[in-house]
Amino acid sequence: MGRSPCCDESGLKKGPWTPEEDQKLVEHIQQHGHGSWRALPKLAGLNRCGKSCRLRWTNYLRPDIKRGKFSQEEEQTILHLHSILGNKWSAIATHLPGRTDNEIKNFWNTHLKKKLIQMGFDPMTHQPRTDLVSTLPYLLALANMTELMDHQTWDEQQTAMSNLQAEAVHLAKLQCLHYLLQSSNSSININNNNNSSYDQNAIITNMEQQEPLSLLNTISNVKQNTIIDHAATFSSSQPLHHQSMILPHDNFLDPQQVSFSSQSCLNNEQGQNGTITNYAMISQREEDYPIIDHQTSWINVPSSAPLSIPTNAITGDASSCTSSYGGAPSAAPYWSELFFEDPIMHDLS
DNA sequence: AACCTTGTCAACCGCTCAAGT
DNA sequence: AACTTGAGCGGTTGACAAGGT
Repeated sequence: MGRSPCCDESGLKKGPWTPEEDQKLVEHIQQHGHGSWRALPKLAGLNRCGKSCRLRWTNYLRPDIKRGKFSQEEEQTILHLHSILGNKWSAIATHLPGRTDNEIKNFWNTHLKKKLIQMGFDPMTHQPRTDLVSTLPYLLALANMTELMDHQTWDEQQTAMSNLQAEAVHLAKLQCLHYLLQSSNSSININNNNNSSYDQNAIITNMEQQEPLSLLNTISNVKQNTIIDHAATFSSSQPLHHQSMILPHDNFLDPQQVSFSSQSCLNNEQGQNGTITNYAMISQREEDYPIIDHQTSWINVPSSAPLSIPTNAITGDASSCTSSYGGAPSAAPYWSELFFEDPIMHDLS
């Protein structure tokens, strides 16, 4: 409230710290503790403001600071906590001994954020990026335009155009399915389901190599099972998003009664031992947080976790859908219109 | 070799909040 | 209650390094 910052005082040094300054600060704190940060610079013989001293100590000179690259576990912890807490760097830092909030913030901004974006996820909501997704069919069409132009006759061009249009529509529907499975209010209760009557890993591997339209066929191929696995990957270079969904056949066409769970994997270690190692998880209550099982590379979730699609997601009340940590309402489409009433979904039932 | 671009990270700035007066 | 002070937080900046052209 109107108080001028301590660093505005003239004559105080700014910028990078010299080794001599570091030494003075460390020696003073080791002997006397930091006490009042405001008073510290004078007592330590430093021409710095207290704020600058505090920052230097907490972010760099503190003896318990861990240096070096973030481990895979630390990275997963950050992803996990960020999906819950958002940009609460200091809160995240309390779960990572030896790491400072500044370091975590930098790591997020320079690595993890970009990683998520590359994978097609919104780094703030940890949800699939619908803006990017919605334009995919058009990008695809654009990419195929060259092919279209190769056709010689008018009829050939018309046929090619219809095919492209159909492909774009299929893609949009597929993405809609993907988006539903990623719904923030969904919860997870399926691990490696060894009881399923098909080879889950084989399907995942197969999906990684397939084009979107082939994925629809894959889904159709397993439609007789009560668990449908769906991988929405738009090319082999894209991340794998893998979900498991329970679809009671009798109720499938009645969206109000469909219960499901979803699991998404940010597979940024594709190819390593053929396993899925990373994840994104979605939950609204702390007691529902999944526990990462590093051995199986899947997520264990309390069996008490709720298993239902929120009504608002089905009825299209997008305004009442919230992000995973209470952020802005998510842009939930009108599922009943876009999804359940679509013939493509009837085909799957 | 020179220049440009991109990535990294320490440090700063502006703000909020809690405690003290 | 109003104001001041100190501490801490999150966003942003800028210096430097590394890599590419």
